[in-house]
Amino acid sequence: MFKITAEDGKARIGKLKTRHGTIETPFFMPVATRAVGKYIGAEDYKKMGVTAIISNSLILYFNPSLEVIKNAGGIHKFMDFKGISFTDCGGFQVSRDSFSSKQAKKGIYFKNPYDRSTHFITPKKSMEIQQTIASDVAVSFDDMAPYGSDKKRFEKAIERTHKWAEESLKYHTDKKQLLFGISQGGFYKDLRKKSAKFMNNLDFDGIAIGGVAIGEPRKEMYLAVKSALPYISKNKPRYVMGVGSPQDIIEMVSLGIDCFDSIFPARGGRHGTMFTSEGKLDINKGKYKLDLSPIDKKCDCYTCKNHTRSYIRHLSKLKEPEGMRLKTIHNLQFMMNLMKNIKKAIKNKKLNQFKKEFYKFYPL
RNA sequence: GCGAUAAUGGUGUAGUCUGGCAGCACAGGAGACUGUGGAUCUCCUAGCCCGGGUUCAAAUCCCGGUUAUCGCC
Repeated sequence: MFKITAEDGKARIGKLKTRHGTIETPFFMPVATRAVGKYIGAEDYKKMGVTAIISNSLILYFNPSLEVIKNAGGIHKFMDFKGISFTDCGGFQVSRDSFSSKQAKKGIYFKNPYDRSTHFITPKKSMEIQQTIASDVAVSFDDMAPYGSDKKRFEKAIERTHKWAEESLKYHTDKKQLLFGISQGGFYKDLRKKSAKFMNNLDFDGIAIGGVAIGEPRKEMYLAVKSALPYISKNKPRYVMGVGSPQDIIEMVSLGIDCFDSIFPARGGRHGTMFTSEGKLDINKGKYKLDLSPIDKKCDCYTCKNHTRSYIRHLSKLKEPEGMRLKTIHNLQFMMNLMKNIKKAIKNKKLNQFKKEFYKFYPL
């Protein structure tokens, strides 16, 4: 199911096998919350070499509903995506006001923002949803305390998350679907250790570290990940949820993380922040008004091969959907290329050198 | 030539009647965005046509000028 094939320090190359094929780790998944990326479709993923994406099972359950996805024959057929599909359980949505969630002992009440109906989501329900959507990798239903909560709240969150993890396992009957367990623990060393240890002892196919990248300073995020990692078996895939930025990904790969997902490159792109081989660039700036060069000379994405900075800036200033699309394509392609380069560096045992070069343009 | 109306950051405008820290949008600059709230957020730069007068205080009231638009000889 997961096999390590190369190592460089703590970083590793692995192979994760799912029912829709095998993916080499470490990898980055673009987010396709509603079975589509914003401005990006399955065909774009194919062209960019995106072989894994993540959707949000709770949101798909709300809209369009399980009936629709089941009728289509699962999420792959529904959106015509041939790669590997993860689903998020929706636990993260407690942090979003529009779902006005309420905690209960056995689960979480969520309001469906599309029709205002209220739904009680339990681990059992979440497994039912994710198995019906038929993603290749599901995650256990978790309780995530928001950033700034006191330690008591974080303690309560891991208690609930752990109990719900056991229940998620119990109700996860589709053995062809992998199930990752989400650990929590906020920004406390002892809680992260406790949660990672607990989750690692259960029969999950991989371990996720959740509850990071929620507004905390970078130092705290790294502390949380570093505190959990020693207690996750080496032979299990490790997934940091919600990360992220090129810097964070490189840092965490070198700590031994294998999977990532984040809206960061896509949202940043929509807002005009372009990742290039020479650092970040804000395409909305006036200095690019007459610039006929591509976003990044070294980039081979559709946007860079066909359009100038001047034109992208023009579309960006107009907030045209086409501009949103071209910017998103560029940044996602950048992430794909970044992962490719990271893997190459690990295989050649040159990750440290690669990091050094990279940080020249992307300071931590 | 006479009359009416107008003039506020780079652009478009609010405020003028009833004097009291000149506001907003876009543009420009610096940041932010991390298990997706589809026109995001924060901060910065930049202005009362000119000259007098009244007043504790003038973008605002008064006088003169300049420019623009409209109307009339």
